[in-house]
Amino acid sequence: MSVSASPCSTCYLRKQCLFYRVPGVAQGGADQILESALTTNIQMVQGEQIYGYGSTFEYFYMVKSGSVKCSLGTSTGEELIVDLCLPGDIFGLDGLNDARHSYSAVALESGLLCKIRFETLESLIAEDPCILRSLLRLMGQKFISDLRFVTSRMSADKRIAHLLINLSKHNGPSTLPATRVRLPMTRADIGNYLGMALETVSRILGIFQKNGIIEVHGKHVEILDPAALNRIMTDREGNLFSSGAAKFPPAE
Amino acid sequence: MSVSASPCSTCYLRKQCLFYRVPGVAQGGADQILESALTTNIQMVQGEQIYGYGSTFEYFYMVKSGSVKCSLGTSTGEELIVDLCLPGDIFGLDGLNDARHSYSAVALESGLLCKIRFETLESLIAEDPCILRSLLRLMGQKFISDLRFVTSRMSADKRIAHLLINLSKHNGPSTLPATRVRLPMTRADIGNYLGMALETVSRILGIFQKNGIIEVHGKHVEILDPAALNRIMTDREGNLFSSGAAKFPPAE
DNA sequence: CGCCCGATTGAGTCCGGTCAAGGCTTGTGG
DNA sequence: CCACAAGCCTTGACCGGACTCAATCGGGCG
Repeated sequence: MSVSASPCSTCYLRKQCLFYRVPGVAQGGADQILESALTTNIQMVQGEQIYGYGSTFEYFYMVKSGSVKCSLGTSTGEELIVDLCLPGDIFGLDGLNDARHSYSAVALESGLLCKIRFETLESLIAEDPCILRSLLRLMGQKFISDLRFVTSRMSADKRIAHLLINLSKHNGPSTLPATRVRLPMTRADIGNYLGMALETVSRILGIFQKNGIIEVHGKHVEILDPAALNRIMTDREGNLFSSGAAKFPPAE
Repeated sequence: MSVSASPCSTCYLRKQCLFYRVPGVAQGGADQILESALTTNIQMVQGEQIYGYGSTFEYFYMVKSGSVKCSLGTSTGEELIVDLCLPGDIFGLDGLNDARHSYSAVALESGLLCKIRFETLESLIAEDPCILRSLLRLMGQKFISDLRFVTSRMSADKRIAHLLINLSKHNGPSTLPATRVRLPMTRADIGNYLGMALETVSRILGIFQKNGIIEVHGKHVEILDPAALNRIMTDREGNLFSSGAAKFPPAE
């Protein structure tokens, strides 16, 4: 598919899109090099592998719709989810350090992807330093993304609260309202991603619900009391198991 | 200080140095731009802050000797160490995403630093794509550095084993032998860095010592049985508290 | 010498992991 | 249309690894 199939100029994600800053894309991709480098609106179906460990690194990807998990194979054989990519997120940067991907990327939910050939992007950087800025900024963001470092030291309930808030922030105007969240993966994947057992995920969601903070329907979560979630996340000490019932009484 | 004070061409770290690839540096820094952009052999003393949270991002730094910790201020006010930089390591990349540093950098041990102005590096990238490659590779390495993601899910003894092995790997030919390790920070800092209480750090080092795996003298650690350390790190299950004494009998 | 910071060690507690049983949903085939 | 199977989710019981609190010890420095 070429750019003209669904022009980037009308894409609802164009403002945050790295690719959109590449000269020529906004104008409809008249440039020859670009047509061969940029591919938009690639269909992915749930469970599909976009790339695997050790595969050669060629493209940067962007999620347009659906979601993707990036995971690392550990020495003991099991999977370890290190990144969760939602619409607007970039992935594929794990191939930068030795021309091979060190993660694998699998579609959690069916949707659309765009990709750009890294080589081309690289040569375009020489022409326009602006792209480099965007790229580095992007990598910087991934680099400091607190959801990895900070939350790894938090108690389980804080991590879940963190995830829910992050997911709700990700809801743009064209998607769900900020109080509605769709969990893009199973409890097992959430647990893997957040570093806890799947039973703990389930338990904490249950406790949140019992306290009237959220309402859970499978993968669908309604946030009834965002302030309480924020309080749980930022509170220096204490958690729901010990004193939570008193701190966050049921809203019913 | 200028390049000529201690020329990069004789630096023992030049092979892994990003700055060394900048054209002109290897030749002694004849270029005018470089002289104003690159500064080598900057003295830092223990406890000195190299930059703080929110300070404007100007330089990339490289540790030539000594060590540096990069930490993040959390919303609850305490410090969270996210990176430990030893000779050959780069830091300062946390300023990439919004022109301000999101970490602070403090010297753990006195030593020498080199720094390069990012703006200059940026403009040099346009001339030589090779530098971009090096830079991206470097960021990629930081990006996938397992010591952050993977170890956060490990038991405390595995993390300590991991740290000891990593530190010993960092010993170059010009420093200590691979079986001697200097812990660059206090137990509290190690605990902060690895995500555990300082008492746990002390306890596990004690257990390792009791089992004849290491010998601890303050910040000085002698690795007596590297194979045992590797076994602890990679073993799928089990840890020293439950069955370790049987698995790793004293070597005395 | 005494102070202070860091390290060690012990006791008690609890968060969260593991094991296990059961309920709910979804899809497939008889 | 229902039966069955296979995932996925929930809930409970139990246990252990690591945190907290607390006391003690050791070493460097004024």
